[in-house]
Amino acid sequence: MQEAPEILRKNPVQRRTRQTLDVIFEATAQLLQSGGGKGLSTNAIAERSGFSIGTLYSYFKDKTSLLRALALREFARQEAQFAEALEAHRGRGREAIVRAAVRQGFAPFAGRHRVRRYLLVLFGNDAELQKALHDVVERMTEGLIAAVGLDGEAMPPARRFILIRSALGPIRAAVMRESRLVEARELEDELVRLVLFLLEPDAAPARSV
Amino acid sequence: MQEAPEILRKNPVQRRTRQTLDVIFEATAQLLQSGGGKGLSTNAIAERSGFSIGTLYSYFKDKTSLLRALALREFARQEAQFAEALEAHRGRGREAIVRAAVRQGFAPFAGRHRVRRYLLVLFGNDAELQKALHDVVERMTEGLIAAVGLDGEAMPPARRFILIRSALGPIRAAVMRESRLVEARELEDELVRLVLFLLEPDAAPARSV
Amino acid sequence: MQEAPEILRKNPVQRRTRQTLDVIFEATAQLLQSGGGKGLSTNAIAERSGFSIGTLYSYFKDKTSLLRALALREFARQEAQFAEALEAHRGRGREAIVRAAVRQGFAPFAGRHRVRRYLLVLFGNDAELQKALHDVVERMTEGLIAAVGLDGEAMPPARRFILIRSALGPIRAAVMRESRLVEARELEDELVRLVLFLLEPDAAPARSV
Amino acid sequence: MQEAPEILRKNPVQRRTRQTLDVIFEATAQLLQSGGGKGLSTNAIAERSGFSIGTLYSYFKDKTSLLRALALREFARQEAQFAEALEAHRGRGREAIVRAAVRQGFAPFAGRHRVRRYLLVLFGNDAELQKALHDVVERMTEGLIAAVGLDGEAMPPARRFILIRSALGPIRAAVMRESRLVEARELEDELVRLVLFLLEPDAAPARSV
DNA sequence: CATGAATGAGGTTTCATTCAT
DNA sequence: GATGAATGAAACCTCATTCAT
Repeated sequence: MQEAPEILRKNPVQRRTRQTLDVIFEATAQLLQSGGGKGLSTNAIAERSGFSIGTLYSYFKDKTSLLRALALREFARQEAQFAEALEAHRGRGREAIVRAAVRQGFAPFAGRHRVRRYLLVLFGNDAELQKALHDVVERMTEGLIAAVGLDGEAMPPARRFILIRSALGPIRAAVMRESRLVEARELEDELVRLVLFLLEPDAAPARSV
Repeated sequence: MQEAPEILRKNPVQRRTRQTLDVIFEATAQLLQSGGGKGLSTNAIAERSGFSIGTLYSYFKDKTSLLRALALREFARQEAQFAEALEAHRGRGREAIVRAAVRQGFAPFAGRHRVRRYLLVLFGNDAELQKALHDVVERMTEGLIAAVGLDGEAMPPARRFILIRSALGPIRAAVMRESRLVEARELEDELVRLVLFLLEPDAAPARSV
Repeated sequence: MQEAPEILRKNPVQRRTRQTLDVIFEATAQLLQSGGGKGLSTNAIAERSGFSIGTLYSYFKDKTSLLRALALREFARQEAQFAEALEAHRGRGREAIVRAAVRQGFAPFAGRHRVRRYLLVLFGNDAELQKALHDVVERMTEGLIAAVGLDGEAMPPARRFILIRSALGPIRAAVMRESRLVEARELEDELVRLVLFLLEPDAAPARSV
Repeated sequence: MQEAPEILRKNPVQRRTRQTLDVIFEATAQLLQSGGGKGLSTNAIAERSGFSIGTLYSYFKDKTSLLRALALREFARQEAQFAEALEAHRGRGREAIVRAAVRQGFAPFAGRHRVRRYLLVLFGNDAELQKALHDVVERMTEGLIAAVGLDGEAMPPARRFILIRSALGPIRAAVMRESRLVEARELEDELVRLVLFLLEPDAAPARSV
């Protein structure tokens, strides 16, 4: 998924334009990573990127457009890495695949968790971005189900919904640095166990009261 | 958990002061809920609360202090409601207790999710608040473990960590309106099943590679 | 006519507020007079007035509001001066009254013609201000008709419309400094003659083709 | 009157250059007519005209030069149309000629009054343009006097000054939509009567006090 | 020559905070 | 204590102009 054309002022048809965008996005991410939303002014982005403020506004109609484009880009990168991780373990055992997926879930946050956290929340009310995020998670879920050799149609929607999100809860908590007591390795083991459980095809849900 | 005394300019010894704080917090929460961070100025808070901006600054040394105090208050409210839900089901079966806890997890977001989402991000880098949030979740976890009659000490820390967080992932996603396809009831059933699984005392984690 | 309350952020109930407004208006007028629209920035107005930019924005919600208020104020002043001039010549002969009116028409522009020129055109498309200006001219027209002892009802609307406007044409041209060749005194004589002609009650218009 | 050579970067010797200028002027006029000064950027003019911003700057040294050239062009067009109207009624009766002149006075504003109003104000302090405008009106005045068979030399300068300007006042007011009550036809009749009066050769001005 | 990406000074406006009353 | 008018740094964004291609 690339940036939606309507949020850019010029289409990134040329290589140079694409590079310019990369630089701007990188500058924005760096500022978010170091300052966390505070101090993220358009002038600061321009300065950090090495372009003038005018150039920045020739690519994006306003600050929100820039951040939306960055968010979509991060979503796409996450999805690609996830798919890559599954592909790299194609044909292995279910647990190996699940472990790869879980590990990948932790990995991309390593250097950029503040960036994603900021974007995630900034657009919590943005319908279009929420839809995009939802679609990404849906595709990740289907990718995982297919990779372990299950039939996606047979799994109830609620469980599919939970499948990735329940793993994202602890991941998010770890990213938020809620606790340093927990070693990543042990957490990974537990998450693998959890996902394997949720992948069980024959399980019945708890009966509603 | 009460407001930390050092961020207030006067101790809330008097009832009137306490009421004033309540009004200020309520005004802030209303503005966050309706405007979501945009338009949350100290002047707006003062006007909505009915107090002057000067009065507001006699209670809090700056805007951040006010929001920190509000965050701590929301954490405390969340914890109290959770404990209440467990208490109300004391002595019932494990599934009933878990279901009550899960259901409570959905409830508080109903009217205030924008408020909590905003605060969550705003203080994502605030070590003290993160510690407070961690403590709250720890106590909630221990409360749940005790309520179902298990021994908290026997459960490995990683699983304790996951216990609440894995449920919060789907809850958060549902609250964020990522998907309307999933009905709350089916989601609840699945979450109950998930938590019951994680409470199994004899389970062994997946072996690390 | 005072400033419409809805374009001010606070009502000028207090004397101090009224003085502050006077100072701001005066600063704006000075800048218009010396720079003529170019260089009329809100920061420049604030600096010239001696108040901070924030204070300026506590009185007016934006730059346009300030200029609209100034325009209405100038209209009102013009109308008041015109009425005063008529009153001062009450009971004199028709020509004396008309001459006083014409002379007053030239007078107020003496020091401020750039201010009025700028405002006049800036709001050429502003329906509300055009209505206000129209009303002012209507009242001036009726005042003049009454002052010379004629019956306003008996005069056809088109001629009433022309009565003041035909004098405003040369006045405007003089203000615009279209020509220095014309001495004000001779121009005044000609305008008096013109207005006296238009006041003739029994004249028939040229027949339309 | 052509564009003054010194404000153009190249002489419009070639037909293609002339056409390019026409297109640029037309684009500018359209933007003024639809946006009225707001949104009249050089980039917008370039885009609307179909030429690049660089090309635009090869014809005019800056934005002001472009607008000055446009103003001069509009003056010239106005003058030509007026002369044409007089010519078309050559040899008819005085009233017919005056009526044609008055009617022409209304016409050109019909489609372009925003353009002319804007230019009029923008260059209100520009001595050279004011002189040009004055010359245009002077020539129109002399043209009218000659067309009705009078001797221009015999008419006092102040009255000559007033001759066109007094008609322009009501015309301008009507164009500005100050009043919808006045139908153009009745207004025309009154204006014809006014101009005929001012053309009376034997009239004596009101005596100065 | 024509182009249009890039520039950056400068414009409008907001809002956290102070302090005289 | 309470008040709210005043402050001014700093944010977002525009647009006239240049110059490498």
